[in-house]
Amino acid sequence: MKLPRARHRWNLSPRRAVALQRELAEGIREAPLPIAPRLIAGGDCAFVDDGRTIIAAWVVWDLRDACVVEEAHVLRPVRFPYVPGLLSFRETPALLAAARRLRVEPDVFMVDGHGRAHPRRFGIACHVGLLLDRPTIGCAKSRLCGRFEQPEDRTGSITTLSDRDDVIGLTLRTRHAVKPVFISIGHQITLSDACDVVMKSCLGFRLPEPTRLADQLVNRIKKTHGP
DNA sequence: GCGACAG
DNA sequence: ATCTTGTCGC
Repeated sequence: MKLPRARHRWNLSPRRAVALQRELAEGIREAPLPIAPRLIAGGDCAFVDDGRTIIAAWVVWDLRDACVVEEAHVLRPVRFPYVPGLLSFRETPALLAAARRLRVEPDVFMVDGHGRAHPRRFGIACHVGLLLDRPTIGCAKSRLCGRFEQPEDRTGSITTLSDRDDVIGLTLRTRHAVKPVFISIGHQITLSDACDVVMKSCLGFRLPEPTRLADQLVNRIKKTHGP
């Protein structure tokens, strides 16, 4: 994949990182997907060496043929601690490096974490999407901020995730009676399109297939590079 | 001051 | 994220 040149450095103080998020958040665009998406890239990370090395991977899933089209991964040293709200400074560098290794051009990227459903409206899905300059979705397993009502038990049920006066995302029941996932836009997509893509990517499991497979992949690689 | 807090 | 076994259910 041909990607834009890096716009900023990553080894910032938490304070600078927060300021950068506020600046970059202005560049996020919400827009309908140009075409019906077919290739969905799911990304995820895992850690080895007592947390000093991060493994990032993308698994590209073909929605039409229901099969994996390509996989790419990378190992890199960890340079930022986990701080709620600053997750992207820890995982994005590795995810971008791994994306650079993809040969196919995914229609949409799906990140394991929030996008706009973030205190400063700039979660990891926004950061990844902005730097990739590609449609990106944030699909998280738990809430970071905002309030919501539990969606009905039925598969496909949704409720809004709100913070102050903004609808920042949705909760989506991807499987009957199983905890919902939290969806928000990362970049260049609408919340509605994001929700459709996530639901269409689910094959009977709580997490969408691209993300689920990426999770399996990084954990498989992790065992290879033993603790 | 007291909780909450993606992965 | 990671540390960790068995167990209940489709």
